[in-house]
Amino acid sequence: MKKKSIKDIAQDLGLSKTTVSFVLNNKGDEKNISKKTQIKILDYVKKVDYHPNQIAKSLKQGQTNTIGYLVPDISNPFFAKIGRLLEDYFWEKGYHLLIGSTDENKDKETQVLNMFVNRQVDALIVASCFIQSDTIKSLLSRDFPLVFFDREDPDIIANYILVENKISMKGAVERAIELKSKKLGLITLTPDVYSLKNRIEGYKMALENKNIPFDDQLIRIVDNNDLKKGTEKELKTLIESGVDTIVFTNNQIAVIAIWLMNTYYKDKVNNIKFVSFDNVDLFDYSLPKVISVAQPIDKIAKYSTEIIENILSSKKSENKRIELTPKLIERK
Amino acid sequence: MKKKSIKDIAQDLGLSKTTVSFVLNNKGDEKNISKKTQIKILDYVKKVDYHPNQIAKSLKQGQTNTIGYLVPDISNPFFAKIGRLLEDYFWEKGYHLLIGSTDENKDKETQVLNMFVNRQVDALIVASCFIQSDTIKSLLSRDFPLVFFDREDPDIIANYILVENKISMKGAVERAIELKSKKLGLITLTPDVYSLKNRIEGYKMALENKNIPFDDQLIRIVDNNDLKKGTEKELKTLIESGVDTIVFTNNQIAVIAIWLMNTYYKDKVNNIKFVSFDNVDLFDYSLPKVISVAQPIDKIAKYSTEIIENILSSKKSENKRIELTPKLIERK
DNA sequence: ATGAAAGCGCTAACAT
DNA sequence: ATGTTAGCGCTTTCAT
Repeated sequence: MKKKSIKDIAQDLGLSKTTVSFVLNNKGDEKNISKKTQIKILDYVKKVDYHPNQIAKSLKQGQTNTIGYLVPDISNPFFAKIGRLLEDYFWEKGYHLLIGSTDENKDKETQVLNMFVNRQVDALIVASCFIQSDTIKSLLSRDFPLVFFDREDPDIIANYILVENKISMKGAVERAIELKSKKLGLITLTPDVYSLKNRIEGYKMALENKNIPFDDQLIRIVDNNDLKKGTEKELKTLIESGVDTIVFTNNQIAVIAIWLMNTYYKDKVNNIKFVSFDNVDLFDYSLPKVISVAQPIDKIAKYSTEIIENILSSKKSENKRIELTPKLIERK
Repeated sequence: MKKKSIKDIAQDLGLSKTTVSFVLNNKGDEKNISKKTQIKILDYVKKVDYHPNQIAKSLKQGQTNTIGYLVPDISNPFFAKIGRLLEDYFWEKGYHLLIGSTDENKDKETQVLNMFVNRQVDALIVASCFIQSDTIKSLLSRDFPLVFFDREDPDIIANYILVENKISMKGAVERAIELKSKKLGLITLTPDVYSLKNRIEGYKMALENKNIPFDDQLIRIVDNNDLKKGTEKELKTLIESGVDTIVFTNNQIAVIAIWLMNTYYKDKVNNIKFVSFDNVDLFDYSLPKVISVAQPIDKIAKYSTEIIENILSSKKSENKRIELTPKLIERK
């Protein structure tokens, strides 16, 4: 049985497309379609297992009820959990999520973004690595409904949901120092996004505040293209230089480092302390002990949804910048 | 500046829609459009930042280049990682992923499935909880491109990517017994899907094979609606009944149980052994020690992609049933 | 080398 | 209470 369209239904029933359309959209009463006709249509539609073509509807109405969710890696628990919350919130409003991962790659980001735009997503929620890109500037200049999270570019005015990167990293590192850390190294992804820069800044501020001399040799940068190998190399460097504490700017490299420690430096897991931005379940059970900065995932999702909803209903954006307070988690 | 359509471009340039469309689809040469005209169009399109409306294209071509990915919970690492691999594979082929979580809820599953169908997804990859539902039967009867993974219903013939549930659970439990387990309890989600039933079956077979008397009081079922509370209750029951080993049929409840053990039964984490289907990073670091059954995530994604591609290119499905071999992971 | 026109499936203003 | 019709933005056959 070939797929039926409204036209087919109308023909089969000897009615017009209009009538059928009205009834299928629950406007039967409002549009004075007789109960009898309504029932006839509804029954027939069920019988032939009719599925309205949402694509045609979207084209007609200029609205797809789709939100694009663009992140570096959807399988990173941080982004996966936020994605799940967004999915739930938007489901209630009749919106659905199209997802894309960028691997922090500018070309991929641009391509996915264009794909989203071409597919007429109604809004975008983006953890972008290149807020300055032409694609994003173009979106912004067209007032495209858009909220950034996790990443910021202070030169670009837009909607941002962020966390207090600098101050919370500072707090975490200071806490480590209070717990007797003397020599603290740091491993980070390439800090070309502001959140990472700020987290590093927080680390420096903590050292200064606690009168620990700063040594830029102890800041190690891992290339985004090969996290495993890069982290392995930088971890080795730091351990050989005798640090008692290693600070990580995000969960990804911290998790890799924990694995490396347990594989290659098993003897040291009790003598070294870790500090990490982001929190993952694993930290509760692993060695070295981790002091972590847990981002308020639920709030990030909630505020993103709210901003998007406001824009979508009022058709205007106010460019809010929301900075949330993470939670410091200490383990003993 | 209002959004431009092909019509606008054509008008602005004094050309026809046809010509513009040909050029934009790289058919300029093939269709004998003069180089001059081609360049004129391409330049103008770049200048006005034209974005082709993929929705209109989809409507016209009856193809959306979208794949629906439906799972119980996209933030479960197992499903998130597969999702990421699928995204990558399909990206290469020009397809994109629409995602949906069902929370093992039949109504939600039906609704999301219908939403996917209405949005004209070209194919579906589904870890369904209710393969017998009308919606799914309807899809199957229409030969809709569809592959199931992780879950099976032997009464329904379709494409399945599965793992050897029974035999690998049997192997894992037997291994535990070889490592001196004497009294083994089991905690599971409601086993209304075959994979879970088979995993439980594997547990029973192992006991029988190793001459350990079977006690159905030691099989505890957690209601899907409140995993946390349910697991807490059943864990308590088993511990009080004096088990030395607890078997879990999936990662979710095992992870919850690990947390519970470390929170409420800290004194027992070294005396109890866990066995769990699925593998998560955390198991490498947590107590109790876990013997886990790691599913070949990459293969699951790869085979799903291949089957879908075959159907999409050949327009016919053969209903393959692929059973993959998981890996037993032991920790000491 | 380029254009006119039909049509994908739907909605909705405007008839009747 | 129901029907006619135009049009959303695109592709593509068939002209010219």
